[in-house]
Amino acid sequence: MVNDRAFYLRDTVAVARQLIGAGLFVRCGKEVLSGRIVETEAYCGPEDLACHAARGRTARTEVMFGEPGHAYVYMIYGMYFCLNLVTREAGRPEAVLIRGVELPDGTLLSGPGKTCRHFGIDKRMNGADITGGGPIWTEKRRRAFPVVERPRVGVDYAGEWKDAPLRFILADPKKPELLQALLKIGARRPH
DNA sequence: TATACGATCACCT
DNA sequence: GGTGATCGTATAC
Repeated sequence: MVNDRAFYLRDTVAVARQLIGAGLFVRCGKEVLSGRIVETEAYCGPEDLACHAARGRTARTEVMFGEPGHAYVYMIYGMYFCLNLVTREAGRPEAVLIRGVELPDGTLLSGPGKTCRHFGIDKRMNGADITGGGPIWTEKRRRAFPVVERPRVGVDYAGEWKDAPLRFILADPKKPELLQALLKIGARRPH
């Protein structure tokens, strides 16, 4: 069942958690590529110093300020794209970053750049409707899985928000190696 | 107009 | 552990 706009019109952390284990579908040319979402991060509006919207409403972040259920795609480091799913009501800029996907053959796409590269997601899909009929959609998971929380990756500049546990990772007891692989990214030295 | 840098990744030692 | 690739965006001038 396709996640509709009401699904995205909710608390961003709840959406980020419920997308763990959900299906991701992307129309890539004539074929439809799919996978299972295994890692997400929540970005929670202007107050969240790690969220792009914390620096105001700009041409880049415009989609995040719009209706929920749309794709916010931006380029990072000059060579990668990141896919985000916009949540909350218009005027409230929040989104969920898709950081990791497990493909049907078991291949793990570990990281947002690799995920977009595999699915052929680029800036042309920025603003696309993701509630069905468009190039991207998600389908509800059939059951809940244990989820591990961690601080988000690559947001050390975000002051008190850098340690917020807004990164969510699938902890499928049948696939412990998957969690292990994802935890290597952004691992911090104990102090 | 100029400059610094990022919600990354691959490859090096 | 570290660094280079590569460019759109934000910010400073």
